[in-house]
Amino acid sequence: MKNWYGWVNMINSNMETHAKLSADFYQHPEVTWLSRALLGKYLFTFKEGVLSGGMIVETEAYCGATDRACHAHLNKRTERTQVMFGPGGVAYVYLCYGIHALFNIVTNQPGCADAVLVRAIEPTYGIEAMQYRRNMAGGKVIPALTSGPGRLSAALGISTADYGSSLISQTIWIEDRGVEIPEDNIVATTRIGVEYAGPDALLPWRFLLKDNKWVSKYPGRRIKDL
DNA sequence: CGTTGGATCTTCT
DNA sequence: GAAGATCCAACGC
Repeated sequence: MKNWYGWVNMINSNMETHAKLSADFYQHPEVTWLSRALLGKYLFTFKEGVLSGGMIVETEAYCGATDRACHAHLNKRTERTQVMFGPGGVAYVYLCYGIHALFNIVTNQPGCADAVLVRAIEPTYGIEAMQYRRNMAGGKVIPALTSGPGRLSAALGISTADYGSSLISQTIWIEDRGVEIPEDNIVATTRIGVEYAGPDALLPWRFLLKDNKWVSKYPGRRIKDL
């Protein structure tokens, strides 16, 4: 570490494997592609001087133009949905069931109200802080810490105050750490809790890592293995 | 271990 | 006024 090569290697390693995802990544036009591409990426928050985060293992895609399950269905603009109509790369956080702050990533170009719901991460950094925030301090590190959209927001300290905040920031961001997810390690199922969406409830737009213990437990309806 | 219902409040009708 | 992109404790077995 102390010799010249050591320092160079560290710098290169940081540059190559800790690259923060940039705006053009989030502005990809296919929200289902992005939803899959986000698997294996690392979601971080830095709040109150504490870094915490982990690897994304489960996501869901929502498409504003056509998707009855999306809050911006038929491009409906409301105070709540307006941030989804902006450019990709900002946070869409909303309160679910009056209790849980659900963290979404706005995607696509301005005018296209698409978003990816992050449903679970494998915790890797700031685990004690996450346990404290989840009222699980001192216990074993178990999947319930971050498996489920309400749980992971609580663990990472994300609240509705983060609505609209940039993901190219030093508060919430996502890094590509070079983890490659083979296509056949991804399972697609129906999305969770969207039965009201009629035929769109059957879309295979929930993506998770096969046989991963950190995903949420809802089985969904399994369409196929990709 | 599977099922059930309560918590809790913003958003939109 | 109703429903909701959820979670968890309390049951019953």
